[in-house]
Amino acid sequence: MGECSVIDVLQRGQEWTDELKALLVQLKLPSDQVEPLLGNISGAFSEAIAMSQNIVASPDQTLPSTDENDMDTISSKKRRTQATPKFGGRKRANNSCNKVLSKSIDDEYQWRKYGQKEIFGAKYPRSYFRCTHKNDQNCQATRQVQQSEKQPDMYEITYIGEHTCKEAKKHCQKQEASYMINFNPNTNNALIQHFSSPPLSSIKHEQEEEVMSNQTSPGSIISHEQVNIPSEFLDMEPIASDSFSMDFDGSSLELENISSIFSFDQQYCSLFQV
DNA sequence: GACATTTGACCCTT
DNA sequence: AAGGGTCAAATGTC
Repeated sequence: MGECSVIDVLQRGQEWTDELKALLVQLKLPSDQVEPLLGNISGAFSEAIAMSQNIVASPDQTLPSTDENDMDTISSKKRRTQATPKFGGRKRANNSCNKVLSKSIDDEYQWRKYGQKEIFGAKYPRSYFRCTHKNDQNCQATRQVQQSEKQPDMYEITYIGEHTCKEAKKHCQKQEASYMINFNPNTNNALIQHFSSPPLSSIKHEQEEEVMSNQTSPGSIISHEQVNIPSEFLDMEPIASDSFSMDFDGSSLELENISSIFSFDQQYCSLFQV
């Protein structure tokens, strides 16, 4: 994906923001609370688009190209040789990653193990997993699991890349940076929270993970805003306890679209070191 | 038979 | 060149 695509995605995000704005106007939410927020979102997209357009001017910093000779169809038993280089763009560490410490290696995704390595200086081997839907849905999410040396009953799990498979739709709280709206029927309030990406290679501790598992992404909240919700919307049922899309007048409002754009944007910013 | 795991080899990044 | 990430044949499990 090139930078022009980044701009396309950002522009799409801006369009979705406009749609959201129109829908919120229909809801008659307090404009003095909604409009500044929407203005911020829209402004952020505009700024990001402008920055991306500047980046296009420096073609050196493109992503690893994928149009190289595809996986050639060597029928020989063993591995390809020097004549057929590249596995298709191997990357290391630059990818967006998120490291957690967990008692269990299980999570809400389905993983397939594709390798295990003894790591130099490490007591325990590292296992490599990719999303089960890598082939059928081209999901690029991978994770590395290694038993913790300090706490052998715990596992250090490094998530690399994000799920693009359908499974991921149900678990948008896992995105690294997102806006999330928590509806509280008891208080008539919605809490709009902006979660930032956790620092790369930061290790989360158990108790932190416990807290965040009840909320959303493992990042920290960098801003929040209370919004009053009209009573007619309070009896809506969440699709899942941790994911919520609303249906207004039959048109589905997918907040995660906007959220995913921001997440995507942040990944590119880190890639381009903007 | 289909799918998952194991494991040694290959090759990229640093 | 070392270390680490991925591939893919062999093997295991259901």
